[in-house]
Amino acid sequence: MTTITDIALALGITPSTVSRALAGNPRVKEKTRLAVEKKAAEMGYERNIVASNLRKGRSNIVGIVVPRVRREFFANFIGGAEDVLASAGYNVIICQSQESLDSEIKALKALKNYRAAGVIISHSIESKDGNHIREIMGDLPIVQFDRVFPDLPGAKVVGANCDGAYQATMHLLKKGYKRIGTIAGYMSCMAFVERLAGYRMALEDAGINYDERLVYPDSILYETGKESARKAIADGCDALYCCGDYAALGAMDAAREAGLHIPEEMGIVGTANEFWADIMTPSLSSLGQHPFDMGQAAAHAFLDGRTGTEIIPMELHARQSSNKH
Amino acid sequence: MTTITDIALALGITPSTVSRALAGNPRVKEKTRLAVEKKAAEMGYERNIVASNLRKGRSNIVGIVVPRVRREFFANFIGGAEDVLASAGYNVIICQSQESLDSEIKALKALKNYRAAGVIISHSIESKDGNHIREIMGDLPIVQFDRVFPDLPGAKVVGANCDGAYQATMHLLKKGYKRIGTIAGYMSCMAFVERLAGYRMALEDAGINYDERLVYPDSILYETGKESARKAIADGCDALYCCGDYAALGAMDAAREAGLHIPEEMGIVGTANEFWADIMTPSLSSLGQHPFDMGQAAAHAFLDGRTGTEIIPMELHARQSSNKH
DNA sequence: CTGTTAGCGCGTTCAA
DNA sequence: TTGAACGCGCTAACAG
Repeated sequence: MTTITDIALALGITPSTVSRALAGNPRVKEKTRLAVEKKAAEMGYERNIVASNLRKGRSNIVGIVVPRVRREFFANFIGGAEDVLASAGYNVIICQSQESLDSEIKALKALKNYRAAGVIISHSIESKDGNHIREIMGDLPIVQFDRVFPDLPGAKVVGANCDGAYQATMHLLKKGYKRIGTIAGYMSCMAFVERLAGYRMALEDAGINYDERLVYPDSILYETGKESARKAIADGCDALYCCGDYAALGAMDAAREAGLHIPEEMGIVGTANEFWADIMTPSLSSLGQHPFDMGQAAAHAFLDGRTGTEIIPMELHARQSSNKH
Repeated sequence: MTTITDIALALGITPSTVSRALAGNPRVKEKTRLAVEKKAAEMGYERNIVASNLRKGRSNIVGIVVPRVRREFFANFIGGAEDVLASAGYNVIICQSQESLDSEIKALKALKNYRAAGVIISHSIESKDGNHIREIMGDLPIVQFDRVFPDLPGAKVVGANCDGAYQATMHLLKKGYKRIGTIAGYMSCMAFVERLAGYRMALEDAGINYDERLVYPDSILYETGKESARKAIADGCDALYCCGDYAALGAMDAAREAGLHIPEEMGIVGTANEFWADIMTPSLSSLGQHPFDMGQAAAHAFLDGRTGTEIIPMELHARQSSNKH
């Protein structure tokens, strides 16, 4: 591994000059700079980032903390963010919180310890507020997305959850479903709270009383979605707006097991528009987010030091599971 | 940020002793160690990993380089590897090559530059051999998985590709399909080469001539799978073993567009057993790998400094798409 | 058992 | 425009 000292020695100058030349410092003579660059290339020099980071007290690492990488949504988000950040010269560390507060804290501490330049995060379900994030990261830039704590300052990128859920519920209403429940998420996450709000708003706009008993919360997985759907069926629901596609899948299976025909006797709309929503039978109507765009937006928010909230539209993909005649 | 010097000052000892105490060096008096630990906790000390890494010339970072995070297989692999590595005190950096050699090289260089302790990699399709990996990583431990270069020394974790493809093809034969083609992958990847070998072996064991014209390579995506399947249909195939589930999905759509009934007129088996294989209609028969186990195995291989090749079994999930009567 | 000394490689003063 | 000197925070070798 060649160092700036090696280059300096080979050129009969000092490491300081080499450092400056390589940093593009304008106070170094054109000629020396070229000589240094040439020599560096020749010797296969690459800056020791660890040393550089130590000296500067910061790094070009950006941490992305998500509940899990394997969710379509997060994976695509990461794809979008990585593109933008990589071309801006940042290295991305991806951390999974596995929906656990402990893991989230551990990941943040590791990032802080690596002197990350900032963090892009969608918090775990166990996280009740953003205090731990702020405490650990200090005044480093924090970009929140999807699941955000409104009181935590900094940039935010969110889907139009309320509007989307409104669309989805209104769609079910227009299709003629009468008793529409919702398989909801965790009320500790803004995103889910807003989806519930959109659901409620649609009902009320249609002159239907919002009935809390038809809200089945804490269900974002297949299993919990299925269980909640069983209750909803017992409660006489003929349609369900689900806050996630996995929960929606559980709901479909619950309906089938109860002998209900989809979409005639049970209409279902999910959220996330996972890849498989389109290929299953009956295909699953779902509220699509734009995770890739969100990733890009979050990266730009970080790079530009923006602090506002950016709202990315969501759109309904109406398919068979809600296509009542 | 408190440093070991702060602690030393507060305790009237030297930084070296603090460093040793914190490192659990047995040559430090029990009493001092306890005092140091207490003070450190009191002052909220956390070791500056960057400085530590610089000094030691290595870090506790392990890089995982995969084509893309969003593939079920890789996401699950990462999950398995991360579990094991995290509890061994390593931090994981996940890098995506996006199937591009350039990105792969960039990622490896970044890892090397961060003085990673090692790398766990499944190479991109563009990579023709492992020379760049070895050159960049020097003598750092390299664990290859799934797509491996046999000539590159170091540990390897692979699925039983040949055996699996054999099972899959034999299954199609037993179901009574007559003209079985294969939507194959890239011959630059061992994994795909072996699947092709297994396919061939099954045919020959059944007394059927292996016909190169029924091998449609370079098709692992939906689009390429579909296109290849169109050719296969034109060539009179009545079944296809596909090296990937996305390609298999493309093949199913090609068959439907050609008016062929699945599984009666066209049998299809995919590979990877993606989540959605089970829920689509007709459900997709698929060769399951055990990505989570593979991740754990790869992590252990790294931790134990093992160098052999570990083979993880694959198993056929026979479903509707190949269920001819 | 602990202190002293000496860097890891780089970037940033301050001088010249 | 360049050099000299220093230190980021930590660890390791060598003494004692």
